[in-house]
Amino acid sequence: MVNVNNKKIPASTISRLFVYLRELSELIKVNINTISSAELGERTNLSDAQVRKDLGYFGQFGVSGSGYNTQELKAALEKILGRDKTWNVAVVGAGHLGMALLTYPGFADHGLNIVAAFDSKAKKIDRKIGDVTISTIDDIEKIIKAKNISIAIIAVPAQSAQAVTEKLVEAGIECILNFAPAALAVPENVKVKDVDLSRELETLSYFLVNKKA
Amino acid sequence: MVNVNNKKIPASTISRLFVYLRELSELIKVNINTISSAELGERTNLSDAQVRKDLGYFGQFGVSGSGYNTQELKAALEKILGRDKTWNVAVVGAGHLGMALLTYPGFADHGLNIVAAFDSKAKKIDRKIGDVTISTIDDIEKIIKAKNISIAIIAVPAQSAQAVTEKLVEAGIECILNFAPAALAVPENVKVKDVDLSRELETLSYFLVNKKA
DNA sequence: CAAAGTCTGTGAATAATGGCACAAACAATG
DNA sequence: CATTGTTTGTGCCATTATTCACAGACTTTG
Repeated sequence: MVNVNNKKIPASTISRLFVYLRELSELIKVNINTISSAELGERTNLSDAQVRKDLGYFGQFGVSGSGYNTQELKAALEKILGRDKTWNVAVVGAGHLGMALLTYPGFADHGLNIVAAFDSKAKKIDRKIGDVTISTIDDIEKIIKAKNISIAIIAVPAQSAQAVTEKLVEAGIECILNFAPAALAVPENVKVKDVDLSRELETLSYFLVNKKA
Repeated sequence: MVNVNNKKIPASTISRLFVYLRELSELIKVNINTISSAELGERTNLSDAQVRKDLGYFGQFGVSGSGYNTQELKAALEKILGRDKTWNVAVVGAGHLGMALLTYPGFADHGLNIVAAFDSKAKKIDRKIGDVTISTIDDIEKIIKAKNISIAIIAVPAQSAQAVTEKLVEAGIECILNFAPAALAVPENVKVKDVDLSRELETLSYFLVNKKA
């Protein structure tokens, strides 16, 4: 849950706004100018009520009897979500996952620029991936500060994740996306979002285990 | 939420059980035989009450006054979660993300064996990544059935995700881990778990937008 | 321009989840 | 073996999130 001008807003609402935003971009591409909450919900696998309630936290954007103007709603969401801003991102760990993130085409469109990569293995250092050159982990603090990086992605093995986290925190990072299957200890001003791929798959497999034959 | 013998169990509980399981393995490695809910919570960034409540859905595993036996609890969780079983997994899309998943070392330890990979680009077909040879997407149904695959990972661009999904469903797949930023339409017997990397990062960045300076 | 139809915005109801707090169970100690 | 200290298991409560449902606003149509 997040505080915005004295209102409590569910974090899941914020997350869904990005989904609406993406869908609105698609709609605009195909020249659809108006959409109802019901249809926007349909296209995002959400209920119409959910769509309206989520938007309702931030104001009134719709027109009774016709729905939402796609361009206007998109503009409003971009403002709410701060999509006029861009962020510099660092990837720590240049294994397969780190490499995939470095070359993932989806980030740039969303104001997320990967501008640095770090690894501990001497063999990888100074290799260039796209526009980014891999640096040694010892330079984290220096480079994070020099390049004004505000988000870090941890893609190192679990056993080195805490040590990396501490370096990042020391460098002033306050947002971490963590792919390592480890519970990171951080000061409370630092926000960590865990993405645990094995766990996602395992949780999914539990569905198979538990299904009646 | 999941139904287990007439009880409603939060999906998040199931997901956390895998975290406890992983931590218990670590504890056993360093010869710790007993652990309290408080300490297990500490090590997994969860509250003691949460740990006890999660376990409580499935029975009584602890001993008042001392805590849980790590070996016994691990065995119990493995049974609950069906970790005696193994699952065959297919990756659809052999771009950078698909490649990262194909070579991710964490899955095999968890009973998740990637046994097939698919791509639409002729250039990639017949390439061998580890033990897996990339096949054409047209062979999805044939190979899924032949190799007894029960979980599919979608790592293709958003615009082809729905088409791939339909092929998978037709082939009998009931569990999908979806990395494409698209809302997949599936029959209700099919379980989809979305992992939306851009969205995770964006949601994280919102924390920066909204933070008081 | 009236009547019928559509769709929003939102309070109120419901559902889901997590935390509290304490009795009961067991352990440890001398 | 009684006393003190720990820790579990769980009913109850608080909080959060989602859905319902409908009045009111707007559109469309003839």
